[in-house]
Amino acid sequence: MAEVLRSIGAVARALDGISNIEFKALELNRGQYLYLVRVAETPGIILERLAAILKVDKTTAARAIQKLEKNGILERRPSPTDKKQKQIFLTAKGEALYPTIKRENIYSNEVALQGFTPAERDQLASYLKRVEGNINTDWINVKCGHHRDY
Amino acid sequence: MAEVLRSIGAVARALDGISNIEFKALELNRGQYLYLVRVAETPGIILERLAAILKVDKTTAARAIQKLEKNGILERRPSPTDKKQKQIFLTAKGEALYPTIKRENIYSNEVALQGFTPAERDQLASYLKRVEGNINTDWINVKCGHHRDY
DNA sequence: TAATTTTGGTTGCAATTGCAACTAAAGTAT
DNA sequence: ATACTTTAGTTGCAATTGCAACCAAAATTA
Repeated sequence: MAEVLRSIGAVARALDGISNIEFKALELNRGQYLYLVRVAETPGIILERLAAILKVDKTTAARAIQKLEKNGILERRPSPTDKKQKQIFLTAKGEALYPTIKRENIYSNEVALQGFTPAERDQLASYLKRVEGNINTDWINVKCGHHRDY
Repeated sequence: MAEVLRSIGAVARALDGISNIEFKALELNRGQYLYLVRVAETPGIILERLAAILKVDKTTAARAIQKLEKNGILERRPSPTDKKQKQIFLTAKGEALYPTIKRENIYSNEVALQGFTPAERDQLASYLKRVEGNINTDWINVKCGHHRDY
């Protein structure tokens, strides 16, 4: 019976650990790069959406964003259509950081896929997308206090 | 160009989040299930090895183990051959927890692989093992202060 | 429209996490 | 044998992380 949880966990921790160490040179603390990249790619995104995409608790995302705002890397503006929402954008300082982070991510991705043919790369990416979709419902449910039976 | 980092990160965080919530019923704190399972499967394992397998910082593993020991879930005994080493074992209490954790892991794995044929499952598992191997050297190097160029 | 639920966001804790910096034992040279 | 390096483990910070418990605005329902 194929086991995928452990490899996924180990690889994720390894890559995250590497990124965190490398981005200290950019004065980014642990985890902050995650948010920066997503905001760069979807300017105006709101907190809850960001947390849902990244699969982190919304309070975790909230504090990361607060910190990044305090450090002048991004800014929040009230949404014109919904007074509840705060849209998140990169500042010039944040934009300046983005290319380096992106380059590192691409490099790590390349390291991860060493020895994979283009076809294999595509297939793995496609598999992982499916897994992501599969796990999503359970994540939301458990987060909302629902109980899984097993 | 195929991107795998993000899916791996998101899936890992989701599954870890689910496990952490579910194992609170067993009075296990965040992350502790990881160590418990590995010790169950490799009794006598030492701290550094555990950290290397899980891809966590050794000080992180150290404190998790300390906590689990204090809670009577595992115990450490000095290695008979090397006075530096402390071998880690599960107590009866720890052994009692293991089956539930294992069952949850298998269930989550099943959810993750919903809609995958047996052949696809094997292939994904095999791909992930390769990725794990690929990333390992970089993780060790960066952890030891080495600099990656990109 | 008034009451209820859902959406989006925030603090208060209590815990993990991990980089430095350190000890001691073991291994490897010179 | 003595000095040096690696292995294994530990504490001291300073930060993230996330479950509760909360508030306010929007959407839904009665």
